[in-house]
Amino acid sequence: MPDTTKDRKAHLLDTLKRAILTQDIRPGADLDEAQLSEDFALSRTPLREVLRELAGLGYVELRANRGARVSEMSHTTLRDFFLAAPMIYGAILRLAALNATPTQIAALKAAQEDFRAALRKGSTTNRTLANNRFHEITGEMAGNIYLLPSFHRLLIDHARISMTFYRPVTPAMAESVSEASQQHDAIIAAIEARDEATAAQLAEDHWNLSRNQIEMFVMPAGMGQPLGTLPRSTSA
Amino acid sequence: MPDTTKDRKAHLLDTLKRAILTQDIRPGADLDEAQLSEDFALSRTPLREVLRELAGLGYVELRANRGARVSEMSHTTLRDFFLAAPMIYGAILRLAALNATPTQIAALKAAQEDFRAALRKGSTTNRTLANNRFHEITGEMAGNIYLLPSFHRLLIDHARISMTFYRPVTPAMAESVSEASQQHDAIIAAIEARDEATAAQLAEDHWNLSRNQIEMFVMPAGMGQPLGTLPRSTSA
DNA sequence: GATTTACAAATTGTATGCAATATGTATTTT
DNA sequence: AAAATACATATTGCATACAATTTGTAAATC
Repeated sequence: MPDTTKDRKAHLLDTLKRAILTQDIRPGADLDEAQLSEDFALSRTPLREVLRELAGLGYVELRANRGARVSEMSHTTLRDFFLAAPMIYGAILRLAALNATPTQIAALKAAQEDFRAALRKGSTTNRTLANNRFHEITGEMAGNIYLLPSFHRLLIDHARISMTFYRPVTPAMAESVSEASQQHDAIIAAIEARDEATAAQLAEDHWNLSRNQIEMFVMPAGMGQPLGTLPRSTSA
Repeated sequence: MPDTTKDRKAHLLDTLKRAILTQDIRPGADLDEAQLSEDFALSRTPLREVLRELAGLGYVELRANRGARVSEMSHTTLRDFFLAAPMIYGAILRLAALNATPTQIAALKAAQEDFRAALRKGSTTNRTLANNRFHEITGEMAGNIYLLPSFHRLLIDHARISMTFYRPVTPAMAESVSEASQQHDAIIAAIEARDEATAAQLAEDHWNLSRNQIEMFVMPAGMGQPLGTLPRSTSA
């Protein structure tokens, strides 16, 4: 197996993408040029080109004279995310239903198989990456160059958020994940039937489910501890 | 006035953006590293970084071992464009109406003044760039990081298409351009009134107008020559 | 003792020489 | 003469040395 600089560059790109999607490298983390340069046996010139490419795709942010850092996830991110996602994804699935080729449909089915396998016996990382791949393929099916840039940015943060909610800690959440898988099956069926209306509806359902999953995390039920039983720092 | 490499880089970036938006550099044109490097007094390293940044923004495409070229406009581009534009722009204007700050509204009014001035006495290039600026500001107002990538790509091709239809050759087209300006005024009013529904409706109207303008170019009325008067290559 | 200033170390940015790849031209072969 | 091959030229990609900027630390000043 040849190991050209081209290969090492591709490997670096792929590795960083995965690490960012899976939160192995956290949002806001600094990327050290010298370190990466050594780890991947690349000089700084091609390394920096990879970082610029990742910046263009939305994985990292470049600050002048201050290096690259992984794109942040601020407190406004989730709101912006769920405002944009249903619309973009609705359009993507609608177009996917119209334009999908048999080859792409086969690829989507294969991706869904991988996703199911990951749900059965995979890690949270496996689940997230398999889910990401499934959605990527729907983007390829849609094939609209104007929608893809935003769609890909959504998928990046979708994956990063997923790293939280594909690690179910309550029965209700496990149920949600299973339901997501069933929705994927319905999406495949709608695309295969060229049923754009159903595909668009499923997109909305899918994101509503995601939003509910996140709500279970962000707004848990509380500890059920009556306030009166807690010690007070100041006397009543 | 200082002339650091940083300034020259910024100048190069800005110049290339403008040249591409105005079609001074045509879609598909090759960019010569050596030439640009000389013209802008930059070594090839920072030059290539600028090209990669432009690639991330959608202005150019990079091909391995074969240099950069300006993004193509294929025959499927217009269709993809008008499928995506009303939706994205509707969402942008809706969010702009919700989130615009007084400073941004003032900037939008100033941009509209520039646009009107360009319509009165500016070149096609002036009109295109002024219109582009107007729309850019609405994107800033919306401020949704997931919508902006697609929005910016739409604006690039909107400008490039505009270079055709802001050069009116018939009274009907001149009328269209004037109507576009009036729609800009209505958009400002809707944003200022925080009227998201009207803003979204105006976005749709605005793109319908654009589509009509383009139809006038792509499907002209013909030369009015009756077929029967033309010579035939084969006898009847 | 807190703030400012000067300096040192580390990191990022640029230039240039060299290597690898692609392209065009001339020569050879059939 | 047409096709194939070998070679020369041009262009792109990478590595490394050097310059510029930022950041951390210590001394100096108030």
